[in-house]
Amino acid sequence: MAKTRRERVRAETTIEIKEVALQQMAQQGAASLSLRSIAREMGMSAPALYRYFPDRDALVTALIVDAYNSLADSLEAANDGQDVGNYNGRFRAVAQAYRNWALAHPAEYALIYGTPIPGYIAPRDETVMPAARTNLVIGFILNEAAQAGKLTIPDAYFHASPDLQAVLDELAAMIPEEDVLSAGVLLTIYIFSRLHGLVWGELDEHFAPKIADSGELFEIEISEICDRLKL
Amino acid sequence: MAKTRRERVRAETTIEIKEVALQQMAQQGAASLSLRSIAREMGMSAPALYRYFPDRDALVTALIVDAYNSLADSLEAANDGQDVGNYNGRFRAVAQAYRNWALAHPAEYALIYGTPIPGYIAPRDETVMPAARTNLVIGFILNEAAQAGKLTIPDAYFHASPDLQAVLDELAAMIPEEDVLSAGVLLTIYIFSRLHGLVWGELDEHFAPKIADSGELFEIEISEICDRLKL
DNA sequence: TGTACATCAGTGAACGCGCGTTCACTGATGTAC
DNA sequence: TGTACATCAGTGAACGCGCGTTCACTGATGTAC
Repeated sequence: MAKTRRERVRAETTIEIKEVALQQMAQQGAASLSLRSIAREMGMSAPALYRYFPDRDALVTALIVDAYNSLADSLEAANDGQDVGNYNGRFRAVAQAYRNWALAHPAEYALIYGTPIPGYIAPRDETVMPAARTNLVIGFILNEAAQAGKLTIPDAYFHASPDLQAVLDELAAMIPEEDVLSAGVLLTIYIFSRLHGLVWGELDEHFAPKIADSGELFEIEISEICDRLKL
Repeated sequence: MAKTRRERVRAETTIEIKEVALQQMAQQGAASLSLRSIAREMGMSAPALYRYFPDRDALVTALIVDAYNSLADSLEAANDGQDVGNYNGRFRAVAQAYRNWALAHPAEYALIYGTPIPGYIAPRDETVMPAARTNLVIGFILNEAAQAGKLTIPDAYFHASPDLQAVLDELAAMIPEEDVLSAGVLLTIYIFSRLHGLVWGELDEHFAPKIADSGELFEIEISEICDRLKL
């Protein structure tokens, strides 16, 4: 069934709205996203946008979902570009992809991992799944490597209290594809948190000036992570 | 020289303005800070605030400087509460203080470490010093422990390129008090980044729901850090 | 100590601005017969 | 294939709102003689 001209134009306009929105967020921060200024930039009147999104929050939600998916796509592509058995290569490629994506899409990165936009509440239904994809890419690599005996999970991660252990087991059980170690869930959380810390410090310039530009700061820490995990 | 009644009232009002500002930021996010709503809450007219701060940005700057100092005070107090030679105890106490402060002051935390407020540019002159204090507390502990042979800096941190090495040496030389290892500077950056990653995930709920509430997630990772550093 | 003057906190009105959203409309595109 | 009608993208005016900031002012507090 061929799409009508109207449908095609509509799809293109929807994409353009989101692109302009991202552009403006990149320039002025995610919090100052404004329908009127998007319309102005596009040469439309503001009410026209209501043909595409029921309100401002719906646009924000769409942007968030897109951003999560775009990031996850990047990580998956990086993962798929490596030999399955090369866990070290897969991890490094995915970590680099994470940083590269953040540098290339600072507005989207701030949108999903930065301070939430005031007054906006993300609808969990729509955002949880795309958000999880990113974590799963990292989680699978680490878990598979651990199962294959190519990664040593630090001892501390095996000493969770019964309460925490129960939560971890529950999370591990939610993933049907593989046998997931609960210590691996913990490891994944920590690695993800660590990657974020590095990228955040670089993007928002919380480290000393000039120090992170080259990406070497990031690479050294990735190496240290691999050393620590004997990966 | 006793302060006049006027001076005392003025100081109190200044403090109240900042307190109300923080309250409102805690409720609605840092970006929606508004002079008018502060004045409303205080039962004053908005122009009156201009007796205390020349403009909105000056208030934001004052809040940022206060927040940095408050955090640094907490960390220093935690550090001072331990035996000087007990590096492990000092590190753990400071790390916990970092988390505790963030949980107790989420608005301030978001203000200094969250996404910058759109349109606001921090005056480096005023904010760099207070911001550095926090890093120095952690840095001194790690560096002193390393010097005392009670901490092993991971191998990867000794393999910086000449360019990066030069920047690290420069940073190390900026601290006159002690002999600072350039690898220790690197270590401090990474540890700080890691602490932030943990607290960010907990505050903004980027980990699985319910998982971080107890603080155990944080404690386990601190233990892992100590293990890794043989601290 | 009392008085005249200077300082300063705070007010209310007003400025121009941009925002999200609603409404009644026009005109082009698509569909049913 | 041609015509009548339905759908839908987009417009311009208007709504009520809150914002930062300026201005001319009032009245209380502090200071010099």
